[in-house]
This record gives sequence, C-alpha cells and structure tokens, in this order.
Amino acid sequence: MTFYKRLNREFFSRNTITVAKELLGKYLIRETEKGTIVGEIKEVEAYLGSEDKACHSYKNKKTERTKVMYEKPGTLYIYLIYGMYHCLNVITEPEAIPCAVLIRQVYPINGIELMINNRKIRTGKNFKNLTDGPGKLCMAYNITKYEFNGEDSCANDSKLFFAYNKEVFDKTVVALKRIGINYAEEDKDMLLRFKLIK
DNA sequence: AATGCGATTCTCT
DNA sequence: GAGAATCGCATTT
Repeated sequence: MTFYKRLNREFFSRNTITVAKELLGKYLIRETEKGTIVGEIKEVEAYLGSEDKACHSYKNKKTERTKVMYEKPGTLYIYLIYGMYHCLNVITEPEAIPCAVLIRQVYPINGIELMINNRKIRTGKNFKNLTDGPGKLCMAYNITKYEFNGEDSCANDSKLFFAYNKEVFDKTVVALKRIGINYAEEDKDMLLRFKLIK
C-alpha cells in the first residue's frame, strides 16, 4: 500500500492556468472497495470563469448545474455531456470565483484490471486507450456526477483526489486550442489546453 | 490512419 | 425543444 500525498486547498486556490499546468504529471486517485485506481495526468484544459465564453460560468452565470463552480477550490465539478458521458473538473481560484480545470487524459498506473472492468471492453494490452479522453477516464474510474459532483477532493476522507508524484524536471508542456467549444467565438482559439509530451 | 455518424438524457430557454 | 468541454464503431484510404 503506497502512501499518496494529497494536493491541498492552497494548491487549487491559485491562478487557473498555473494550476492546470502544475496538474500535469500529478496523480488522479480513486479509492474503491476493490482497490485503488491511479493515473498520471497527461492533458488538461483551463476554463477561466466569467471572462471566458467557453466556460459554463461565463458572465457569472449561476444555475443548478453551475453552482458548484462557486464552491471552495478543490471541489469536484462533474457534468454529463452528450447525454452519456461524464466530464471531471476541479475548481480553482479562491472561493466564489467560478474557474475550473478539465481533466482530459491520464496514463494508467495502477488498478488497470478495475479500469478494464469499468470500461466494459475486451482489451489486449492497449493501456493508454483506457483513459485517453475526458469521458473515457470517467468511465474507467467509475466517476459519475451522482456520486462525486460537489465533493471536496481536499477532504482527508475523499475517495477521489489528486496527489503529488515525484518531480519531473524535464517536463515538456505544449499549449493547444481547447476541444469541443466552437460556440465560444473568439475565445475558442485561446491556448488553454495543456499536454505533457513524454 | 483518417473520417463520418449515431447514441442518449440532462439542462436551460 | 434544442443542443451539448465525447466515444466507439463502421467505412474508406
């Protein structure tokens, strides 16, 4: 049983772009009764709140769905997309500033059998395909809004959280356009998707 | 390897 | 009632 040092409130309370980039290489961890699922974060997107046309909280829009974006940093924001897939986000910036980072891709580290079962796919050894999209990783981790939306990932008893990895010094990050937000007019071209290369 | 399309239900107007 | 921070399968190169 390995010990993982959880990312705390101060980590998420900072500037969204800083948090997004620093999440690359960290661990996303889900503890279940059958074992622990661990993946290394490879790709994220930053959503910049009231000023960002791609963000659900653009112009401080507050609805039943988006209200958790105004919670404490470290809170999980999970919503359903296309009627079938969930997307996992973590809230950033000080409380009441509705910004978030979308987790787009992780690399499977631990609990791979659990991920395969959750995905309900028969697979060879194509590990990376298990969690290389926001909907896929939620399936592999069995993350739903019914269970985790509004949960505090910084709480000591949280079963879904982020943790430190050993520091990587030659981390290569590329900045790209975000995906699936063509409605966001000029903001759709902002380079707010960050990806770890090797 | 690249492209196209249908799936499916929640959320907001 | 429309449309959505996507995926998997089928089809074609």
